[in-house]
Amino acid sequence: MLLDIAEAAALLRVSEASLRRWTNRGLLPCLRIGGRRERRFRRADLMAFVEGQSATPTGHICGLYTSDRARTRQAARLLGDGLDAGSVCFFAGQPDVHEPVLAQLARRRRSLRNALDGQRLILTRYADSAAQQLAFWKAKFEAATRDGARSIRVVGDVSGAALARGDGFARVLEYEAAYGRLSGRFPVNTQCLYDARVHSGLETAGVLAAHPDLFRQPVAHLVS
Amino acid sequence: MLLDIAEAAALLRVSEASLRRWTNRGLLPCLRIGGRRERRFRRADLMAFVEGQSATPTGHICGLYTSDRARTRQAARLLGDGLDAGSVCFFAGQPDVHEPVLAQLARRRRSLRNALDGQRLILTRYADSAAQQLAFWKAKFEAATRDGARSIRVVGDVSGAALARGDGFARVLEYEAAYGRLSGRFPVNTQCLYDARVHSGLETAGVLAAHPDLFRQPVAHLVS
DNA sequence: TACTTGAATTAACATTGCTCGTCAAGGCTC
DNA sequence: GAGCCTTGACGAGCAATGTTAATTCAAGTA
Repeated sequence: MLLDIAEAAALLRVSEASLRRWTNRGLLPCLRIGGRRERRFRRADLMAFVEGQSATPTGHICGLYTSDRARTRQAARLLGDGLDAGSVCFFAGQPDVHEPVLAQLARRRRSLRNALDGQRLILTRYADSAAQQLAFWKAKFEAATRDGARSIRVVGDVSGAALARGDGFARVLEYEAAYGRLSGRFPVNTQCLYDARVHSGLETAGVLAAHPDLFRQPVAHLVS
Repeated sequence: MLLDIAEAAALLRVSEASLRRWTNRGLLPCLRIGGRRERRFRRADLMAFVEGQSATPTGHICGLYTSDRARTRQAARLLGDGLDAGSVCFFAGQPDVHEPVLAQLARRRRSLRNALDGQRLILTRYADSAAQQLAFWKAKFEAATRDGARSIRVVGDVSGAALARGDGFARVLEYEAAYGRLSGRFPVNTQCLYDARVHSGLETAGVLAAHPDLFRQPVAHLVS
């Protein structure tokens, strides 16, 4: 049984305008019917939307941010979703980024202290070399799996890593490729965040090519 | 278990009159029963009807190239696929790019001459203003639709356009947004190609954000 | 047979939903 | 408190949809 837009708006207590905006941006699924393309909603989709579980990343994807605030928001949203889903969550980034992310998370969740104490949310910084970092992830993923974690979430602010600072951006891409192979062996959902302000178009293209899970189509058709 | 017209109308939240109109036009399958030819509906047909209407047969995506050869290859592949699919195909780009694309296409297809003569493959260059270019696409899409084209393919080398040359890259993004709205009204598959070598990371991020169809997830979660 | 019922057809007309703008008010964040 | 973004609200224009009514016809019933 489908709901029309008025019923959906009443159910969620929002305006029809908001529903239209959300569906247009792809945040909320909706069916279209008839020549006027009227919106019809499934109850399950609406409930999933309010629970915030509609947009869980899968696999190994990346995100681009254009402001520090956006970085904080993206990271906090992903980690919050992961905690809600019961995943073991990691955030890798410069120490000075930890604080705003934690603050943002704390605003929404009361059990942050528990998550930190219980090692369900782990903040870390990137190692100086790709090899070290990969060894770190491998150890953590194995440990988490051994401890019975059913899913793991990783959010990394790659642009803040020492590896991304120097002139050898190719190393970052090699790291990403290796990370993709590693994480594919565990139930890990990863989003690597990049600062669009500090990278060139070519570097950005390389980043995208290193995250095929992002796209609907084969990445080779999109970036070359 | 078949649904009568009242039940079907309740399921889809539409009036019985609409169901009658749609079935009369052959848009929605229905069974007729008895000497009075009463309508009976299958659940699967009804759901396929809404799903089918909401599935976007059209898309507006972008691609990034890092070399002139890559640009040629991407454009030729897309146009070749479009011709194979029987679409009316457009390539918009600087005149000096037309030739290598045509050459690459000719390598795979013998009927290129026919396609060009028959206006199934049309090469063009970008107009100097966004408004002009949008008017051009609108006219072409309407003409193609009127002439019975069932699908249209557009490939554009946006980085080569005059619009993208100046300092006002924001204009390009506005153009993309407007193009997305326009093309959504026609059965058009579009890929806008960008030169990763000439754009900054910020510009590239803007380009990606302007092409939500590219991604598996809501673009707002990926680029901000 | 005559009558009633319910659905289909056709038509005219009023309503509604969509898109695209714009704009002010209200929450969050800092 | 200042700034930013989202939300809610409104209007125009358009086309499909909803509504109502008259009519026809098959099927069930007295």
